[in-house]
Amino acid sequence: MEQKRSDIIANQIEELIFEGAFRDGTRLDEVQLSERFSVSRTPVREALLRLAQSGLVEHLPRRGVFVRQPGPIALMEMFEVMAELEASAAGFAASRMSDAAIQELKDVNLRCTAAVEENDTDKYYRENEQFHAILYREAGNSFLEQECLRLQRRLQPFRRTQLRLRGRLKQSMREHEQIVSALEAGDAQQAATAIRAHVAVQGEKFHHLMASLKTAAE
Amino acid sequence: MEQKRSDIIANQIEELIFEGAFRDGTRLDEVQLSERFSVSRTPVREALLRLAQSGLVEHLPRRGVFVRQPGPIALMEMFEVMAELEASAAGFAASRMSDAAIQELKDVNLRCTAAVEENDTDKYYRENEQFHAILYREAGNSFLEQECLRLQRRLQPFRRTQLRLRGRLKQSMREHEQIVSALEAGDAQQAATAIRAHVAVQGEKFHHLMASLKTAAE
DNA sequence: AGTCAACTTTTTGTATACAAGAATGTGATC
DNA sequence: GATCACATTCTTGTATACAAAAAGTTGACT
Repeated sequence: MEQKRSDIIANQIEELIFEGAFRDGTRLDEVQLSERFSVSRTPVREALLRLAQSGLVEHLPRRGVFVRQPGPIALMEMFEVMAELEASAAGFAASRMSDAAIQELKDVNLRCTAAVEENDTDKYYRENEQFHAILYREAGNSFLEQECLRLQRRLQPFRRTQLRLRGRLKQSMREHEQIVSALEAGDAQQAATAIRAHVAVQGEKFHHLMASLKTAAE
Repeated sequence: MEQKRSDIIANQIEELIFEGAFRDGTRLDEVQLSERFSVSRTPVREALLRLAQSGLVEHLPRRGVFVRQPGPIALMEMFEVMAELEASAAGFAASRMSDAAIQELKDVNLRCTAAVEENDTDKYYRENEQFHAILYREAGNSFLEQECLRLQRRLQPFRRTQLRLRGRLKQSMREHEQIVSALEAGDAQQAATAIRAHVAVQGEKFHHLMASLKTAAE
C-alpha cells in the first residue's frame, strides 16, 4: 500500500517530538516544516492536524499548533488508563484465548528471558511489546486491541525509559510469568490484577519516570 | 472561540452520517461535498481526514473516503470497551469522589426519576448522559474522562435506540441507584460490576440493537 | 519613558491550479 | 461473446495563490 506524503510527514514529526527535538510549547511553523521536508504547506498541514487529533500537539485556531508534551500528571493518568485497558484485555483473554496463544506467550517469554540474560534491553523491549500485543489480540475484541495499541504507541517513549531501571528486567519477567499462569488457569480476576501491577507506575518506577521527565525538559 | 469552517463541516458530515444520510460503504466525494457546503475542497478534505481519524469513515489513499458504519460485531466490541472504561471510572470514583459529587449524582437521579414518570425519553436521555459525565469526571483522571466522552459520543446514536425498549427506563433507573449505593459505600468492586452490567449490551438489549441495525441499513 | 493606536509583516485558513494515480470506456483480438 | 491493451476521464494528492486574522513595529502623545 502506497503511503501519501502527509502520512510520512506526520510520522516524521511525531518521531521528532518523541526524540525531544521540540520542547514543550514550541510552535510548529508550517512554512519551516514544509521547507525542512521539501514539500508544500498542504501535506504539512494535514500531518499537523492529524497529530493534533492524536493529542500530541494542540491546535489553536488561527494561532498555530504547539507541542504538548504530557506533564507528570497527564503521564500518570495515561499509564493508569493503559493499566485498566490491559487489565480488561487480560480479563477477556483469560476466558477467550486459545491454548496455542498461551504457548505463543510462553515462547515470547522464553525469548524475553534470553534477552534478560544477555542484558539486551532493546531485544527485551521488542519481545515485551510482542507479549502485550498477543494479549491485546487474544482479548477477542479488535476494537479494544486497537485502543490498546494506540495508547501503547503514545506511551512508547516513556515506557522505554522505564526498562532502564536496575533489576527492572528481571522483575518484569517474573510479572510476565505470573500473568501467563493466571491466563492458563483461566482466572480473569487474577490476570487483570497481575497485569495492572505490571503496567502501573508506582514505587521506584514513579521516581524514575519523574527523573526522565526532568532530563527531557532540559 | 472562533471555529474554522473545516470544523463546522466535520460536525455537519458527522451529523449526516449519524442520521443515516449516507449508507455504509458510500464514497464521500470531495467535490460534491464542497459544492453542498459552498466551500472549496480544502476544508472538506480536512474535515474528512478528521472523521477518518475518529473512525467514522475509512480513508483509502488515492481511493477516497468511505462511510464505515460499524457492523454488529464492531458495535458489540465498542459497547464492551465502553463498559470496561466506565467500570474503571466507577472503580476510581468509588475511592476518589467527594460527598458533594455523590449528592450531584443523587440529584441527577431524581431528575431521571421525574423523566421516567413523565415518560420523557429525551429528558431521561439528557439526564442519563449527565449521570455518566459526572462519573467520568469523578474518576479523577482527566485522560480517562476524555476517552470515555469520546467513545460515548461515538456510540451516542446507538445508545439512544436502546432506551426505547419497553421498561428499559425503569430498569436503567434501578441500575443507577445501585451504582450510587456502591459508590457511596466506597465499594470499587461493586461499583464497577454494577456499571458494567448497566452499560453492557446483553439479553433483550442485544436483540433490540440488532433490530435497529437492520432498519438503519434499509 | 510608557502607552496606545495605526501600519506593516507574518501566519493561518481557504481557494484554485496542476500532477499523478485510479477508474472507466473503447476497440482489437481470440 | 469474452478478454486484454490502450486511451480517456475522474478523483485524489500536492503546489501555489489569495484572503483574513493575529503578531509585531513604529511613532505620536501623555
